[in-house]
Amino acid sequence: MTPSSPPLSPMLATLDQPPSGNWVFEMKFDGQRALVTIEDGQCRLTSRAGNDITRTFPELTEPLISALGRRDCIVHGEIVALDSKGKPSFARLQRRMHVQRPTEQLRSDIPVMMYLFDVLAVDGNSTIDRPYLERRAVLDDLLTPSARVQLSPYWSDVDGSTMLEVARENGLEGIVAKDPNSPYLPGTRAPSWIKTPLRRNTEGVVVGWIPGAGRAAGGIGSLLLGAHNDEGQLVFIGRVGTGFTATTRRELLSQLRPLERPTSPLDIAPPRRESHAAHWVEAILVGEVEYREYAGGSLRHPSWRGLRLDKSVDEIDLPGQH
DNA sequence: TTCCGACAGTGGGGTCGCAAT
DNA sequence: ATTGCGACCCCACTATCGGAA
Repeated sequence: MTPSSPPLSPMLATLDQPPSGNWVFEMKFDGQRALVTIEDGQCRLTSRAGNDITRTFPELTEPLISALGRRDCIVHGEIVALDSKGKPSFARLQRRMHVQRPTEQLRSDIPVMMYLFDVLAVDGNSTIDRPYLERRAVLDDLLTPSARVQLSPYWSDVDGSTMLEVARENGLEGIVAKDPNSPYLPGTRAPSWIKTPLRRNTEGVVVGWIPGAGRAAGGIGSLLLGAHNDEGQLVFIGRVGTGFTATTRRELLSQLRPLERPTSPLDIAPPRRESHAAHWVEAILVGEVEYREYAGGSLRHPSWRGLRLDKSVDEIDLPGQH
């Protein structure tokens, strides 16, 4: 038990709809979770998986130490990269997320900042057993906000649907509800934290499939989806590989086998990656997909919702094109 | 007995470094 | 020079199992 390496990992949130009752709401920022440990004037950043990512974000070290009053503490927050409109952009942050990158090669054109929302220890005393609102009060006292280090704001006396609407209007990725009386449970996905990401639905044309591996071997691993762009061309919009049960995987396979064809039915050649293991099919079937974001020509976090036999291929346009 | 939480295992997008081709 | 793959991040989701209710 060495005091210099506390085996702490971040608390995680359960995925669900916003609860009603006595809850505190926060915005969900699209970035990277991190624990900040300040000890003997040194600052260490730890990722969710426990990797030391201090070297990855060196511009946060000094701002964190001074914003936290040069006190020994452990705090929890989210590292974000802002886009040109000032919104957190995971796509931008991804170019900074590489632990091995030597400092001199850091992308200084992609600055990052941090939103803090919890405190696990101060001056060597653990605070994890204290109620959430008490911990927020401790963090409030501890922190002097700056451009790079800010408090994640929270709201009480507001309902979840209103919060979701505000998150949507501000281009954020969702909300998190927290039980104001709950302790901090390191490494635990607890029901006292409930995250609700903003998700959308769209339809896609099934243009092919990729065989599964391991447990899913011999069946469908994922489906390749297409949709019509403004010129009416059928273009690739991404793969979907989750949301299926073992049964729907089997049923889809038997529906797609008779539709197989040697070449892609897309009007624009798909990314080279897709061509390798793909089984192309006639563009006949339409399915519904839930997703978080459509950017850079592909769906992010897509999940299969089922076939839409009532829709015809012609009416399927790119996501978000009402 | 039934239900639920935790975990393992399937799948997605993306970037980067390095090895294989 | 190009491609493939693994290591990291962000995840959504299903199947399974053991313990709680």
